[in-house]
Amino acid sequence: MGLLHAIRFKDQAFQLREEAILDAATSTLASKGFDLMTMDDVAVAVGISKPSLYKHFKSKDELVSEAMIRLVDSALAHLDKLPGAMSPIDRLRALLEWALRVRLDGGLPLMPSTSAQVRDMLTRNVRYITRVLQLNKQLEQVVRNAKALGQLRQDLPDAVILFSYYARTCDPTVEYLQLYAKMEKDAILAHLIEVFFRGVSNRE
Amino acid sequence: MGLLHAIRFKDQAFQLREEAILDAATSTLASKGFDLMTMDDVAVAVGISKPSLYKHFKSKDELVSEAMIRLVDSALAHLDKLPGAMSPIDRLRALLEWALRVRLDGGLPLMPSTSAQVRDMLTRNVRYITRVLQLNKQLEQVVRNAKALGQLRQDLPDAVILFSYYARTCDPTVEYLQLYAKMEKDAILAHLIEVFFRGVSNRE
DNA sequence: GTCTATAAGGAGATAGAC
DNA sequence: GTCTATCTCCTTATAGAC
Repeated sequence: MGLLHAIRFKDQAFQLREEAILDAATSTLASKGFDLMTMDDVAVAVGISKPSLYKHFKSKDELVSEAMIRLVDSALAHLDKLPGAMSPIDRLRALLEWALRVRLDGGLPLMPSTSAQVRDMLTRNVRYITRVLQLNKQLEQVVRNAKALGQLRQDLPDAVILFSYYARTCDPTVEYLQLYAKMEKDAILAHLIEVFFRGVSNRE
Repeated sequence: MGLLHAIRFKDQAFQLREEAILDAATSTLASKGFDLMTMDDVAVAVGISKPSLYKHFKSKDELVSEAMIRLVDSALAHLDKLPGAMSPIDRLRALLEWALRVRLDGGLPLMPSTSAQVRDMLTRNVRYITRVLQLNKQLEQVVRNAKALGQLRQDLPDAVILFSYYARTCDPTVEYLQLYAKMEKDAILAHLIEVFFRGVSNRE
């Protein structure tokens, strides 16, 4: 039992460190972006040396991909936790609010807005793509359900609604209002969500 | 007269080359983004050597800043050319359509979405900031006018309308719909504009 | 597994010939 | 003013000692 326990403890410590690395990468990415984030930044933030970093993640690309995968997994988990009775449009609302809150608290945007570099990297990552497709499939269904219930405009193609929705998760309006209008987080959130859904909802 | 003519011709050729450089930088920036665009890329695209590039622009930052300044100048010029009789909300619509068309044709987004690096660089450029403030001042007035006429929602803060508007000029929905939904340019444009203004307009 | 030290390569910027 | 060739720095990634 002693040996097994020791192994487990070691694995656990390793796992914890890995989480710490991902946390550091996430917040550095959020503030500096992919290109300005260096592996040194991350190593220093975690308090380990760079070679140790590479024992966990074999490249910068892999580290960043894993951070994004973890984020999409959170989104899937959050979507899954929503009450089954919740209406389609409220599901969309709840997930968008979650994604925006993550960002406002210094996290990453669920969708990597417009960096060809990062987008290409992620597109080649099977584990990432699998999860994104899974999320997309679920949200496509939610949009269809919302349309069927008359909660979303019938005249808009599903793709327009869905991709506009994704774009809202990385909408720079958040930063603009924080930086230049000094608006409160909750107010920003409320306005963004309200304006978006007003644009795609049926008039009551 | 021969000498003067020669000087003028030289200046003109120099000027033309400068435009060519800015064009090349613009399209390279649009496709690869700031970090992946190298000075070599631009030099090769123009058909000159890198040192010649540096005769025109003393750094990569300056080159990119000038490209953005030229873009904002175009926006100001376009806004200025709109008929005086045009209603405020139609002015907003027209300028947004112009900005999105520029992007769809391989140009740059009027606002540099969310690159801390590029944003900081531009924030330190007085000539850029001057023009952006000028554009912002005019658009603030247009928004106020639209509100006064009841064309925009009175209950939304001006800042929310204005910054959401700016964000639409670099909205990644454009790329998503092009890449993943294979939608026509004009359709993308029409949907984006319609959904946005429905979100911020008074209900008729 | 963790560190110090370093290799390897890319990209911004320039020296110096023409 | 333009080019060839080069400098310099930074960053990813690793070798090798402990």
